[in-house]
Amino acid sequence: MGLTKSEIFTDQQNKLASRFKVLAHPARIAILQYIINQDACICNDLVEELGLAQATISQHLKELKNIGIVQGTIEGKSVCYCIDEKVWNEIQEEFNAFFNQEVKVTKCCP
Amino acid sequence: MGLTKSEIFTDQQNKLASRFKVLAHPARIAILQYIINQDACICNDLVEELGLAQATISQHLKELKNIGIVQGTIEGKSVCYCIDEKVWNEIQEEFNAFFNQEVKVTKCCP
DNA sequence: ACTTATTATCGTAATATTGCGATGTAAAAG
DNA sequence: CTTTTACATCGCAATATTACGATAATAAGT
Repeated sequence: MGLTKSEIFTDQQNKLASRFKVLAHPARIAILQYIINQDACICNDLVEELGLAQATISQHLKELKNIGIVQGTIEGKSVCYCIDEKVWNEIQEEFNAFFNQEVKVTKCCP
Repeated sequence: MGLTKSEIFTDQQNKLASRFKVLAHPARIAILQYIINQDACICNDLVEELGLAQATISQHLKELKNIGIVQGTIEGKSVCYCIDEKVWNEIQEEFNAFFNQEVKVTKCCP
């Protein structure tokens, strides 16, 4: 037990859920918002901006990079992070496709 | 450790993340899709439709009810579940408000 | 070469989530 | 009143996530 039974769900359901999961942490929301607000890219500033340890920030960035929503470019001894606009828009569209399913009004819910 | 440091984030960030978290499981995605596809409400069918135990389905439904996206109405000895269209739309708008932030093209990300 | 700065990764402790059997509850059926 | 049906809740085991100190890796500065 304690293990999500991915095999009983469709690929689409698993993929959608895993993308929601990446956004399901306030630190990762905060990281994305910070990157967006600064017009240039970021690196260690996140450690100072949020009150989390460097290892923790690095771990969150790794998850964001895993789904491609964030990109990291090496610039000398630091790494510059930015939003991948293409992936950003793709994810928004994927979420909207889910939410745009017709919700019918039913008898039992007033 | 192991505890999310909610106090260092804004209410908006925590709220948004917690809503993403509810959708971050394929069983809950599947439950929502099933309720939407059947034009009437549901109850125990979910246990047969998905291959999960009754206790597990009940737990997932509880989380969906907690954010108000799903409503349960007692109908005799069973409970009829449906989508709360108002909350459904609110959450979609909340997500879009997040995604509609302007993503600027930056120097370090080609 | 040595030191410093920046980030990634490893290992680990604390906490959370997932899943399910067992049990409790309430309404319908007999 | 007893049994059955449909759900909810409790308690637990397995697994996942979060956070961080320690350490490694790489590049810049001295």
